Amino acid sequence: MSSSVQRKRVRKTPEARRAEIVETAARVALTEGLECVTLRRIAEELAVRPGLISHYFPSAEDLVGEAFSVAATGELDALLPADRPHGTPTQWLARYFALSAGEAYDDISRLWINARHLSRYRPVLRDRVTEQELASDDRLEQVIREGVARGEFRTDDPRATAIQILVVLDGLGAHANSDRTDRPEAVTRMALTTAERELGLPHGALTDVPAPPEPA
Amino acid sequence: MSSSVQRKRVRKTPEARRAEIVETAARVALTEGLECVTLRRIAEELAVRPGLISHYFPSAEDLVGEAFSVAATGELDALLPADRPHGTPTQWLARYFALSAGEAYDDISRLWINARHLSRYRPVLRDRVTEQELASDDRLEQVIREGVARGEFRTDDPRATAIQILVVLDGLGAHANSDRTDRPEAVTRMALTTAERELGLPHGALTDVPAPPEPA
DNA sequence: GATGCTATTGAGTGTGCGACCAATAAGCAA
DNA sequence: TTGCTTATTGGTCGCACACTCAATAGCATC
Repeated sequence: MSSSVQRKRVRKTPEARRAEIVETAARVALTEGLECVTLRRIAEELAVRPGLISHYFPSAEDLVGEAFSVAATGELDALLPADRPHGTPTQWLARYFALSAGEAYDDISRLWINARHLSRYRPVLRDRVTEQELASDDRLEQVIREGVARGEFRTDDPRATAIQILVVLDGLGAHANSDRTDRPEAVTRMALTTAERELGLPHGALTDVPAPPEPA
Repeated sequence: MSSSVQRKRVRKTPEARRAEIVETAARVALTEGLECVTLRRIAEELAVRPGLISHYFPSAEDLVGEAFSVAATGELDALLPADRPHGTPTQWLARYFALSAGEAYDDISRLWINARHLSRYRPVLRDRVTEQELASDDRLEQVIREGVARGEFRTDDPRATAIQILVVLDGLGAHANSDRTDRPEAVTRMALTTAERELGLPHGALTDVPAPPEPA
């Protein structure tokens, strides 16, 4: 009879409930920011009471950390999957940079800025950030190693090269919340330029390349 | 007789009061973060009532924006003064990178991360961030132009070069809240390497240089 | 259909925030 | 000294937050 208030309670298994809480928190973190991952906000999304979120995450800080990890892992997998049964390192790297230049990458940049800032105050989140940074380094390093092994790339220190590329991407992403329309070509191409230089590739080697088979 | 409560009220000129509010807010912003710039916090620092801060800044958001601007301007002037009566562009640039590698630079990096993130939600702050970014670009571009004019540097596009250097510095500074002890040499030197490359300088040209006369 | 476990609710605590406003007193000018 | 302007106070309101806990009800089991 009354308005839209939901009175019926739905009882789920702890695993299922926890999973949907984390999933929702990750989505909110990515789209609206980590400070929007609050007990009330997530509870409202799931049409449950805030106390329930507390039940699964006695400390809200843990939920925020988990939300970031899940979101960051998902985005990393989308940018550069760990499983690359087909396609060459050059193709995957080219795809990575193409995605990094797109609009969708702004959400990821924002998430990272968000997490890196918030980790100033929240130790739990700081650990997660460090963890995810290592994961990104590892992933990119691995692709570079494969490329070196195949003779596609040339570098003495694959890890240092990976980190350098990521530093440039971080630098470019730092402005995800401001206007960047009038950025010089040399700047927008910085990540590509860095990769080409550090990997001993000719100009255009990472742009004039067919896309690898899309992951399932 | 009682404890430390201060009952005597001190009346200052609006200009003086406003100045000390802004100064305090800038200090808090730099050392503890922009979210600590609250009416209550600044009032406590100055031993006045929160209402007084509201009196000078009817919208708290304006105070935060002002705090950031003042802090960022101060730090920019410390890193690379606008007035450089003595010393060469090479010397000033070398000094700039030396300071950028020091501990004290972490506070600045943190402030920028902080502001760039918060500007996602606060339009007032976003404008200030854009403003300060332009100021940094301009300052660095100017030094580069002087160096080009003197024949010390060589670049086709001083502004693009300036922005590229700043992108690298932003990328390196992004990790100001995490541990960066085991960073490869090639990474820690990235800003220098970028500058040397883009300015047509030999390796070491920006490190093996006497310091310019310190500004007053 | 009754029972027990526990996922979920409802209600409440305490904190910190910005914003608002009438009352007060500091210090200048008459 | 008196009076006036206004910088400053003190108190209040509403909101959002995390956290706690006894009471409730969904659901599997018997």
